[in-house]
Amino acid sequence: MNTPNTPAPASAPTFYAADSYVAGGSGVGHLLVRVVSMLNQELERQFEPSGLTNAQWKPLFKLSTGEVSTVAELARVCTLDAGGMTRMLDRLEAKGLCQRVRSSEDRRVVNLEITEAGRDAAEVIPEVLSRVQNAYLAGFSVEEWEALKSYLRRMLDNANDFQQAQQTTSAAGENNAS
Amino acid sequence: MNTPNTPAPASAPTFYAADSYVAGGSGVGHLLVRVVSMLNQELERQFEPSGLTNAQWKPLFKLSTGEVSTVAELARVCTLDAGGMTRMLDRLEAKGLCQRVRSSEDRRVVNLEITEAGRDAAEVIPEVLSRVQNAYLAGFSVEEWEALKSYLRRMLDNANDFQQAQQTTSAAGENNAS
DNA sequence: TGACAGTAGTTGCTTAGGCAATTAATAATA
DNA sequence: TATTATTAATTGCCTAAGCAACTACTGTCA
Repeated sequence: MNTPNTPAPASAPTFYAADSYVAGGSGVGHLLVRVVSMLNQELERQFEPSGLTNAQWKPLFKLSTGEVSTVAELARVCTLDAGGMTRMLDRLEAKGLCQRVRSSEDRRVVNLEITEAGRDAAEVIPEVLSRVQNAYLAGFSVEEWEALKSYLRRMLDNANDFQQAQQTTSAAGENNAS
Repeated sequence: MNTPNTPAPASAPTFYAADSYVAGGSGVGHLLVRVVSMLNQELERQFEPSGLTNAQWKPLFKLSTGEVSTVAELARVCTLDAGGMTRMLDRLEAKGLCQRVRSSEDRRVVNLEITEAGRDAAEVIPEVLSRVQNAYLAGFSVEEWEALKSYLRRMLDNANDFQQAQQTTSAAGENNAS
């Protein structure tokens, strides 16, 4: 029954069970989603004076640090679809925050440049991110902060492992079916 | 400098600072967003065989338990815009998972009824939610699970407090300006 | 060199959600 | 009762993200 190539799961906890699932949403997933939802709402409010939406500050920030300069790179670091990034840049460019310059060396690539207005808008980003995160951690000790981060990192690791396991089992299923 | 009516903050931690803000995204916010993003992707995959999207299982689940029966109620429990819910129900109805029945008592309200197909599709929801959450908690002890949840609840409390504080200070600012 | 594969970016189609305006029906009030 | 306010649901307009198709360009290899 176990897939041979995947290591035995570290443990198979049963924190939640289907038959006794409580609809109210006290589960970890629901809590996580609610926190992130509040966080997004708060960032939306905080960036509103700068004329930025919650979806726009990240690409603009990445442009402002100079760590990326092309559409593909920006899409990658923002874990966003290239097509979506094209349209995002349409909106940023329409607001005068950045501009496209077709590369002369490789005429496929478009070099992205942040404008002065873009730099001004981007300036507040680290302040807002710090302020909001600190506020959300009010009352936390350094140890609790570290514990929380380690829990989240472990969940990320579990997420990757689970994803991997699902792929191999589904591939095996396809092989069996053929 | 302190707003008089708001209680003194439990603490003013400085886990993050604007001038030393690291773009890589090791902050709690970024971790939270990544976990929720993975969670949403995984749920999308898990519900795909049932023909449900990540946005659709929640309303359908709420309909299946019978705890809501109108568009407004459903929008409220899903914390979704009523207009958005209308269109969501268009899609669910198009898939034959639910149907609208105009109420005879109050001809403004539309009573929502889940269909047989909807009930079949909804059946797997608690299983999927339990399975994925358990997988993401692999290796967690009960104490760690409880600690994580309490951290998240504290962040939610902080989020509400911060939101409240922002509102009162912005209202005070408007009063000063007038 | 010329066919072909791969890459960068864009566009169309879809689902999705927020906000504002609109319509229809009910409730409240003068 | 007639007017007004409120409520339920819908629709239009916007931002947003994923997927697939497409164009233009570059690199590879026979």
